[in-house]
Amino acid sequence: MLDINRIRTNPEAVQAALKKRMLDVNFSELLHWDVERRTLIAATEENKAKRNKVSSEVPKMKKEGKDVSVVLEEMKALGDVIKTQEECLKTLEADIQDFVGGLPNLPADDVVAGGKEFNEVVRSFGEKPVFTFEPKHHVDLVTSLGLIDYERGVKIGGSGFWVYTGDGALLEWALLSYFIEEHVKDGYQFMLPPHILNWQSGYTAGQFPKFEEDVFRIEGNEEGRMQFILPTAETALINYHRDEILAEEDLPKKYFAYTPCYRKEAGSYRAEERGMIRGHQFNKVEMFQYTTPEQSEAALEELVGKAERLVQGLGLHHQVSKLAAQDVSAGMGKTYDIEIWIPSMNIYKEVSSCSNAYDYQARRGNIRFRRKDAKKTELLHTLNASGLATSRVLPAIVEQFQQADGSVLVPEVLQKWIGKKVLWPESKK
RNA sequence: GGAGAGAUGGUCGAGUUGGUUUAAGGCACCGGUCUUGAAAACCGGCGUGGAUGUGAGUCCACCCAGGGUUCGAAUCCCUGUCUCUCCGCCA
Repeated sequence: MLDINRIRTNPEAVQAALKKRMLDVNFSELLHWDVERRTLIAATEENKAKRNKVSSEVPKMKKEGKDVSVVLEEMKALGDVIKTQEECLKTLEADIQDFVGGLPNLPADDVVAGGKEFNEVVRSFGEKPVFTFEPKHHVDLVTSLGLIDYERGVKIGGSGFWVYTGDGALLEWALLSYFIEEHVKDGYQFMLPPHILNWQSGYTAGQFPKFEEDVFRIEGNEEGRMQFILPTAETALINYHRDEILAEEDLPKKYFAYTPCYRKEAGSYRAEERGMIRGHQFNKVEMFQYTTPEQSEAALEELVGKAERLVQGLGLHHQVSKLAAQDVSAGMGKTYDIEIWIPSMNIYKEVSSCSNAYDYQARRGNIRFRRKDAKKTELLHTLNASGLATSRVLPAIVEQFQQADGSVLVPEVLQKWIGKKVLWPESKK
């Protein structure tokens, strides 16, 4: 959520920043509500102060034998006025909340305006593999190698689900183990959160109310009771410290979590996204940091670097893009995507999204920190980065490392978990 | 699933016949005095959010959450959430 004070103090600057997302927002109504709100607060509080004062004198008056009936009448009338004022205030604040809560984060100063066509590749690693034979699509490869069973996945779960089988399950688990090992080495704390979360958690993450339709709901229609299956571990990790005040010396806090991610991905898949590029469930290791405002820029670079090293360790060709404003998701202020080369699609596909939310999520979740010897609390900054999602890494591995004979070379860093250097098709075993 | 108990400012905890406690007191923590230093002792400070003011400050709200009764609610009433204990069922 954006800071209403910032909008009030400098509406033009906020407007200009939102314009980079191709959003034209008019604040005149909001600013009008804001003035009205503060005027009403002053009036209401004045009345309350009067009521408090008079009411506290009632016992004394009674003791002195004075007649209090007139005073009580007056205070009853005043109480009605206060009640009316409070109702108005409630409406106003709900309007303001809806308006401001619906605004996306401001893109950082160094983020360029416009849609994804303005994304900028900032660096790349490796080369596109050159094949001396006709390379196969990963769906054909994982099927012939017996790594993934699509048909039975659909049979038992429905469209958009698959089953990792045998070496496929080992390969998937090896990837996760590799990521986990690296993060632990870097001093990040391993977390295994619940997979079912409540409405408030979705709100703090910035996913609700806007993207409520994209998650799998468990029960209840009222906000208070609704639960959902998490679409990413980020949703759990941002809420871990919700409504807390952390000490400056405890920052940055560095976490990572493994969870499957469940997404409705409503609408039909495009034909080229067949296979594991887009499913209702995929595995992901997510990194997360809580930092002070001055630490967050460096933290973002650290997270991107970590995600890149994971892909590099696998030896996969990829690039890093800095997203243009409109392509940065609503809650975030700056995002780098790590995109991996999928030969069959002739395209780079996102395997990690690394973002700085600045204080946007912290404000929604009321997550603050206190500086040493400071009385005031401040909102902290939050960052998240996939490290990594496997559902596109595995296709990239089998496609980029496929051989003419139909086999696939296992990246060296994964071999200790799989116990094999080469995966052979069923027919050649 | 059944029965019961509870939820108070970092923590423990008083207050629950409504009004000199409109949140006491202990501990922890911070500052100071004392001390060669530390401990102890003593003195002082010590919740969050909001409105307003240059400022010292003033005022308002918050005792799990949301309603209600009342001139006045931590205290009474209703609804919900969560926690704990016991029983049942079960991986």
